[in-house]
Amino acid sequence: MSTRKTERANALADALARRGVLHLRDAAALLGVSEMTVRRDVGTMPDRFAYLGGHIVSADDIAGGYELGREADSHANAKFRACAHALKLIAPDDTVFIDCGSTLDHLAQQIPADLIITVICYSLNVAQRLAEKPHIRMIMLGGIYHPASATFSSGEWLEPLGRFGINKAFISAGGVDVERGASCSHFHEVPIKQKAIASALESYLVVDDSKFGIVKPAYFARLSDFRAIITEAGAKETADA
Amino acid sequence: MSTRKTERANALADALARRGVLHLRDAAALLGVSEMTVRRDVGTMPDRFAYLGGHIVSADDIAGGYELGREADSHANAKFRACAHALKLIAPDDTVFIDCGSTLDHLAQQIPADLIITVICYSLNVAQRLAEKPHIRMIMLGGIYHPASATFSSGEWLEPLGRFGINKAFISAGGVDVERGASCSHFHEVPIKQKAIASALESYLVVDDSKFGIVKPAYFARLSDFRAIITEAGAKETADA
DNA sequence: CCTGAAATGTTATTTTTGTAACATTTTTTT
DNA sequence: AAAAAAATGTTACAAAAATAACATTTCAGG
Repeated sequence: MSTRKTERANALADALARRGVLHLRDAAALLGVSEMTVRRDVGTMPDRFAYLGGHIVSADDIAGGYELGREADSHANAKFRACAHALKLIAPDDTVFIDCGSTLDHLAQQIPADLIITVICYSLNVAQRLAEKPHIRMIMLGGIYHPASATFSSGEWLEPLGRFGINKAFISAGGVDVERGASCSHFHEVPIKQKAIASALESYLVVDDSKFGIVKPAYFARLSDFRAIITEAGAKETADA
Repeated sequence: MSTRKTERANALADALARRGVLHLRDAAALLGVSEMTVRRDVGTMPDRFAYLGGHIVSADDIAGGYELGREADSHANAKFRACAHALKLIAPDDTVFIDCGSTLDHLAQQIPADLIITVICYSLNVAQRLAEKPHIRMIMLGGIYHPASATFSSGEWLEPLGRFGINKAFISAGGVDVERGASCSHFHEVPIKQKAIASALESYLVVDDSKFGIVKPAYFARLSDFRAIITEAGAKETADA
């Protein structure tokens, strides 16, 4: 086997690791050889590359058979329904705060593309969902990225957050306990959640039923701080006030 | 959305989880519909399935953000290669600023997952790419979302941006002209680009050759403000200084 | 039941991709 | 350096796939 071919194979594998797929003609341009040569290369290394109708993908991408990583969100359905209830509270022209977490991902996702509102968020996932809806005005609080929760945090935004005219704040929690209130796993989220709750006209806690009775390390609010707690069963007003 | 379509999508995803790839005609046989319908299904769910010349694969198999519209980015390859050159300038532990635009998307994408650097950005696309690389420290400038360029802007971050210890700034432009300098289409990006250039130790303009001779409405820098201009052909130092 | 809209299927046409044969270049061997 | 071998490029043709236009079916209100 020639050294040239090996070099090309490595360059190809490299590019595939970054881009996922490569069209035959792009691969040829990238490697500086003809399409025919790329085709021949790929054809002789079926264990490294797979060739699908003019496109090259890494062979183990399409290995099939074993499906390890994808652990489905166990309570996805409950979360989805909880958010469907939350969605009913949002009216045109509202300014809403959407907290982070997989639960509120569903809320961002469910917002109709033609509902014109302003949304304030600080989670990358929520932002991605909102970015797909061109009519939504989005304000994102930036800062340092926290991979564990896909959120940003910074001192810069705390003060401005208090000045936005937030109508409704939708907050999630990792744990909800009647005595110990609402809590989450990441301390950096606490000031943001608290500021949002404090400055919003109405705050709602959106969680699925599995969160009740759980206490996480970072406490951030009493249950009575919320107008209602929204679960898959609907909105329950908080007892006291 | 019809329930049939959803059922088919799930069945397809199922089959793909087992087999990795499915040829169009096999998928059609499996689902009991015509090839045309499968094509239409897959085409309308680009986030679940990828369609490569007659073959269907699960979209997250080929993650890495491949743009499916083949003509979506005519200069993708030039941009890709320009960014490959830019990447060589980044050293471990650098603090780099990455501008917005489809060109620098490729840069964010190509950063090796094990290269430990700090990145400052303000584009949603760049942030998404960086979020996939857990070792990268990311700081995102938030603010109001601008759908046209998938960027955020706000006065809050301008001053802090000047205080970050930016080593290298990678800037893109919609137009590059020897006399009229570097320009872009969106005015809100101008203060951010300028601040980044001003506070970075070294700034680089990363563009593909097709941008030369073009002048866009929003001027933001002289060519001599950059240490070099990086294109698919490599880095050219700016003539004057 | 109708009726219209949406979904699906069919067909013909254009475009893209695959293949094979052969020409050319590069490398290796002597 | 010449000859042989390998690798690569080119071309023309065959096959497959993409697309668009139109026909048909299905399904939800009225």
